[in-house]
Amino acid sequence: MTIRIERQSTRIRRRQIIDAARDLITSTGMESLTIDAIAEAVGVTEGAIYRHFQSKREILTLLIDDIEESLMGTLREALVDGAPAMENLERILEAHLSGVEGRGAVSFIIIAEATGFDGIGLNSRVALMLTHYLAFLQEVLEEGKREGSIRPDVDVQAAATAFLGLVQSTATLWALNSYLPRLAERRAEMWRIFMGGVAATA
Amino acid sequence: MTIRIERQSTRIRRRQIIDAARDLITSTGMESLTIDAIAEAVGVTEGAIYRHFQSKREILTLLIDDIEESLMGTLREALVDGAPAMENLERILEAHLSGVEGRGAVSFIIIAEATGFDGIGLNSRVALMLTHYLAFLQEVLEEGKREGSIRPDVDVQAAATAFLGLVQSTATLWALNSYLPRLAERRAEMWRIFMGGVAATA
DNA sequence: GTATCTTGTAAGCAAACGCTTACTTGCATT
DNA sequence: AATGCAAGTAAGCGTTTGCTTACAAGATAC
Repeated sequence: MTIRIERQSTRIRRRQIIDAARDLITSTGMESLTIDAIAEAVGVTEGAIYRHFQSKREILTLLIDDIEESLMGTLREALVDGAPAMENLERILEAHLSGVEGRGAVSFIIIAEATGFDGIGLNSRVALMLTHYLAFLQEVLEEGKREGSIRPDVDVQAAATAFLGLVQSTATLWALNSYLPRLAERRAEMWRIFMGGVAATA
Repeated sequence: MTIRIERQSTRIRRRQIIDAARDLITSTGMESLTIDAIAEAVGVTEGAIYRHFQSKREILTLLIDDIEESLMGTLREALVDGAPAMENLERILEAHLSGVEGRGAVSFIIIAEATGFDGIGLNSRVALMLTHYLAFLQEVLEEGKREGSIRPDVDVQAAATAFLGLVQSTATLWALNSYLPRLAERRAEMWRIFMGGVAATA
């Protein structure tokens, strides 16, 4: 039984490579994200990676695109058309912080790591992604104002930033402690705090 | 006029080196924090760094100690004995997010970067620092409960995490965009949201 | 079947990084 | 003034990293 070399098309490999890069960052951090480590994770040698990507920078760029896509996808999926804005927001928070492994929070770990992306331009790429993310939240918050469920004097930019903070701090603690006890309860309680801060009626 | 070599004592150099490391992380990220870069910032050669530190790891360890010290110092200074807990919390938030350059937020940038510290142990060192930080906040929150200014059913762990999130998300946005417009107003608004979420009376 | 393109490997290169070594020079003590 | 230590430099070491090159082999077309 010889070990077979599994040849794969570029399209499949590119996906495998990006997925491997994301997993490596979340498990061991940016600093250990090397082409060699990616290659090993995919099951090929270093050279093969360069059959499908021009540079490490290109991998990172595509990874950010991928993260933004899945992040905004999560937002869109959590949104129920016609439902009250507050319910939608709560669903978004739940989507980000749910799952035994905190799978939804992965993107935010990478965002934190991405602050240290060396290549010029990648940094601003991450900033752009966060802008898109916050813009989406602000829209939902504005909708809440129109409904009357959110106080009209609430600054949606500040509120969106605070919402992001809920996810970010939880993700950071999760990343540093490997796990968080009572995650679901903590999420519910944090939601209660945020809601109480912006809601029109207690 | 020849260029003079300025010899300095180890105590002064150690401080210069740690300060330089902090500045480099906040300005260009962990990935560009090299011994050579530190040496250049201090104004000496690489070898001189090793006169004062055994390893890069030792520099990072001392840097975390330094950050924790200044972080906890900021907390203690912001705290006014006998003042209402909510006022103290607001002062803490202000201390973290004040200053034209967001000097107080620097520590949180490094915390975010520190998620990627490679050396085993440094990661848990950062986790310990965050534990100390959160414990301090929780104490203030408990004090607020005793005063009656904070609802008794508020989970102080979740509330402390949410508070951390306010600082962290703001610091992240500041780091990625180099600056934040209307920082003071945003801070005031975020405080209003947090306060509204935990306060006993609106 | 053979030509061709694609995907893979093995080996290695240049640069960067952490760190060491051999040696110099400023400064305090006596 | 001589001595000894502390603080500096220049050069280079071993390793790692991103990336390239020369070549082998599976898939596809005709």
